[in-house]
Amino acid sequence: MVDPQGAGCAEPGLGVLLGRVQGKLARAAAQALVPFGVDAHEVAVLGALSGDEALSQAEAAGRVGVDRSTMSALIDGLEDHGLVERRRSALDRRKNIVRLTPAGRECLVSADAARCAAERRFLAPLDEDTAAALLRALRLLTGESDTHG
Amino acid sequence: MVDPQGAGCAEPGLGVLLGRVQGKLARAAAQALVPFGVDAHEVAVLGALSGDEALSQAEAAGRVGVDRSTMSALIDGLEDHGLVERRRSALDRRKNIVRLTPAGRECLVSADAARCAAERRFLAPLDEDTAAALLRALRLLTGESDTHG
DNA sequence: TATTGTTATACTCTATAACTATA
DNA sequence: TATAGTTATAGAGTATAACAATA
Repeated sequence: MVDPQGAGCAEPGLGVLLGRVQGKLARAAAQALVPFGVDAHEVAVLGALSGDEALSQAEAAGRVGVDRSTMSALIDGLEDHGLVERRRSALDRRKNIVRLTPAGRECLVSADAARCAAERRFLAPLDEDTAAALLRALRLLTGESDTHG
Repeated sequence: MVDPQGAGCAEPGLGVLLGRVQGKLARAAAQALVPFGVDAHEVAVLGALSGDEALSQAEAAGRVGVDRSTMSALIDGLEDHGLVERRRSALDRRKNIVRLTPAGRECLVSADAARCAAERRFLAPLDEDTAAALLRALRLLTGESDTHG
């Protein structure tokens, strides 16, 4: 809309573009998760807890990238729904080790499958090469390049 | 982290990836705009007002995608900084026509150049083809394909 | 003293609602 | 009645601060 010296920048701005795309995907993902009674944040927590390593709340907060007070509230909700269990660490009694319950693991698997399906539908307008380039670009831009999933 | 039936989805999730990239760019853009005393929302408003068509606050709100009450506050700030002027429409005295001042236009040009520069720096890790594919993908995913900037 | 988890509080962002004035 | 703008209020989401327990 301005492009003063023909700098050749994205129009609309890259930020606007990214915001729109992210918002659209977030809405699609939220929709896809409704049947499982969890939101994307909660799925992220379940995912962080799904590894072999037992995590405390603080460690989970670090993985997910939220404050430990936020994690407290998230765990409250997940525990209320029977998806995780708190257990006092015997080694360091300040820590709560948080574990997935069987229901939590089931929920994670189902919700993750739904997320995958939603992502695939979302990417459907792109041909295979463009979709691959998008993922490659996003990984490069976050500083990740070889997690390859 | 889960990938139950080998669905081959992005890991970390596409939503997480998009969120990280958008956040990183937003921080870079915010940084780049500091010297001009405006934020990305305000630049978006200035941009919406920069066309030949005179816009009311409600029309500007529609273009930018915010509520008219939010636009009121945004215009307040821009007017305080002398970047826009409110003028009662003679044709419909309910409407405020909002115009860029010369300072507002200068600010827009400078801020937009800074945004462009920030975007170019941000995209620097990508080779030319990947950057082009990223923009193409984002436009396709928002439903825009031929705005071409 | 430092860390963990919890709780209460504050803050940011934005939309909704209520109001005035215009149409 | 309906719309534009303003203002006050509310809500979501999240971080900060204060606290008790533990190290």
